[in-house]
This record gives sequence, C-alpha cells and structure tokens, in this order.
Amino acid sequence: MNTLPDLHDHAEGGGHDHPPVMALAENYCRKHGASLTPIRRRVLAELAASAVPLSAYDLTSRLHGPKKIAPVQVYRALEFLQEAGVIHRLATRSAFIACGHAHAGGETIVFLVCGRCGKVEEAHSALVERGLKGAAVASGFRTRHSVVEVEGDCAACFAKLGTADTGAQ
Amino acid sequence: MNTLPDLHDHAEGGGHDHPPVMALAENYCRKHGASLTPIRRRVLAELAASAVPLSAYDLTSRLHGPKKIAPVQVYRALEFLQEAGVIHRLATRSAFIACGHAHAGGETIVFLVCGRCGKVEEAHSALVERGLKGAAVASGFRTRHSVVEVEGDCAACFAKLGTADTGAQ
DNA sequence: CAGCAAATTGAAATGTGATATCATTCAAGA
DNA sequence: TCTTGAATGATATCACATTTCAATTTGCTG
Repeated sequence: MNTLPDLHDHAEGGGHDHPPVMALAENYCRKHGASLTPIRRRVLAELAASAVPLSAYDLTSRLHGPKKIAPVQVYRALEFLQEAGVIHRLATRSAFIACGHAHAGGETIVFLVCGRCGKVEEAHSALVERGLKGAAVASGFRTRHSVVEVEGDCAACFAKLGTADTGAQ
Repeated sequence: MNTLPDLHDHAEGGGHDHPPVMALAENYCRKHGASLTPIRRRVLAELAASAVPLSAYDLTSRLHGPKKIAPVQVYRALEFLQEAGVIHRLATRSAFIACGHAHAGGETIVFLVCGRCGKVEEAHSALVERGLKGAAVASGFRTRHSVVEVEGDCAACFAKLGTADTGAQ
C-alpha cells in the first residue's frame, strides 16, 4: 500500500550505515573526477540519516566534532551535493534532504512536505509535467527548472488526528 | 497573442496611479472591517508599481521617507496583504509581488519567474491541479497548499537572446 | 623529488531575511 | 471620558546565506 509507483519515502529504509545515496554520490564523483571529501561525506550522511529536512545551520551544529566547522563550509558541501543530484533544497523550508533516487535530468519533482512531522516524500506526476509545460508554452516561457512543493499532513499524521479538525474545509 | 486565457502579466498595464490591486485591497478591508493604513497602502503601492518582485528589505529602503520604517513594520504589512490575497510571496526568491487578480480559494498558482529580467507572470493549470491532487491521493497526503514556481526565460528575454546559447538542451 | 596549478579547506566578517518583545499611539464604541 | 483592541514604533535577536582572502592539500609534470 505504500509502494505505489512514482512515490518514494525519504526514510532510506531507516538505514544509517551506508544508504544508497552514498553510492550515488560516489558514482558521481568517479564519473566527474571529483572527490567525496570528509566534509561532503559527513554532510550527506547526516542528511541521509535524518527523517526530516535539515537546515544548513542544523548541519553545522551536528557536525562540530573535534574541529569546528563554519556555515560556509557546510554551504559549500551542500552546493556540491546539489550539483551531484544527491540532495535537494526545499525552498519553502530553506532546508535540505538527501535523495537516493536517480533523477532523470529535467524531471520535475513534487515534494510532499508534512507540516506536522516534517517528513518529506517525493513524487512524480506526468500531469504536473504536462501542465507546467503547457503553461510555459502558452506564455512563450522557456523553462529551466520547476519547484513544486506541497504542504499539508502526511498519511501518518493525518491518521493520528481525531476526526475533529480533519473533516471540513 | 498575449491575452491567452489563464495567463496574466504582472505589469499592471504600467499603471502606477491606482492599479486594480488597490481596489481589491480596499474591498477586502471593507468586507473585513480592516483598514488599509498608510504603511499597508505604501507597501502595496510599491509592489504594484514594480515590474519585479521586491524583498521586504527592498521595500524597507524604498519606504524610508520623513519617518524611518523598520523591517518588522514592512513584514506586518506584507502579512496583512497576503491574508487579503492581494500579494504573493515567491519562495524561490524570498520576495513579494502584487496581484490584481481575484483568486478562487485554494487554487494553485503557477508562477513563471524570468531569471533574466526578473518579471513574473501567473498562470493556472487544470492539469497541474489534477496532477498535484493525484500525487497527494496516492500517498494519503492531505494538501493544505501548494507552491509552484517555474524559473526560466520569459518570452521577451528569450527573443532578445542570439540564436547562440538558446537552442540545445 | 621539486615545483606548479587546481581544488579544497579554514577563518572572519558581513549581508540578507524574518521574528520576538514591549512600549506607545490611535480610533471606535460603551 | 473611559476603555479596549488594532496598529505603530523601537530595539534586539534569531536564522539563512555569501563574500573575501589566506592556508592547505592534491595531483600532476618535468
């Protein structure tokens, strides 16, 4: 029931050992002659281990171990990881999530963001793609990329709510 | 050619005298026993007169006349105007635009944001609505609201580009 | 190995976006 | 007039992001 096509959870199977997104990152590095340096690896690992999006400053505090890490360093890692396609930034939250799925280039991702527990799942929708394309064409607009973020209650949180407050509107 | 249905420009017809959005705001105030105070009016007027989205701090600097206005006051005005539905916030820009169209409640707006000139137009798409609804239903997600922002080149900027850089990918 | 260039990291400061708190002013109604 | 609620003014602070430049590491290439 939770394995519908085109719908992915961000819990990474609860794995905090070596989640698939790590392999994706390593592949990217191999292909591009880049390197998954300690900072980048740690940032990605924290994101992959988190059930919810983390802000750059969340990451900064989680990463201060023996050596102190400044925000700018976290931002640099985040930039790299975004280019590698293994993390996404949620504009509505100013926060980041790891993403273990390989994305076809240019495909628009629909982020379903739970306003209660903060969890995010990704979805794809051919209808949304076509709708966005249509809107762009209608105005002669040349799309570079699209941001689609839906805020609401995830299934789990919705179920936890009493029937009060849930029905109307 | 530029009057296709469901497609609106934000130039407000170049009007900086008494754009339609002012009338909308006044209507809202009448209906809600609220008042379009000087600060609110000035913020809205600046937004209505601007061809591009303005940040809260853009507005703050434009508004400091005889009396100095602090950011928090601008944010309060922005909050009020958002509730009135006469301005929108662009999450991808952290900036605000005035909007002279009456929006049906709950309708998702597609913002087409030009990365070159900064201008924004609004569009609506039944396909996008249906796609988002479908994605939500597939995951048992209860939508509160959706953010859809498309970044690219508007028709005018696209036309200005040489054929170089414009064709492929 | 020496020397160089490019990539990465470290460090400090600053810029930008948004909110919290509390005191003051102002307008409308009892 | 008194009171009350809305709006404003002022200050501080939090949160998010970038600029700048120096130091270090890495991987060649001679």
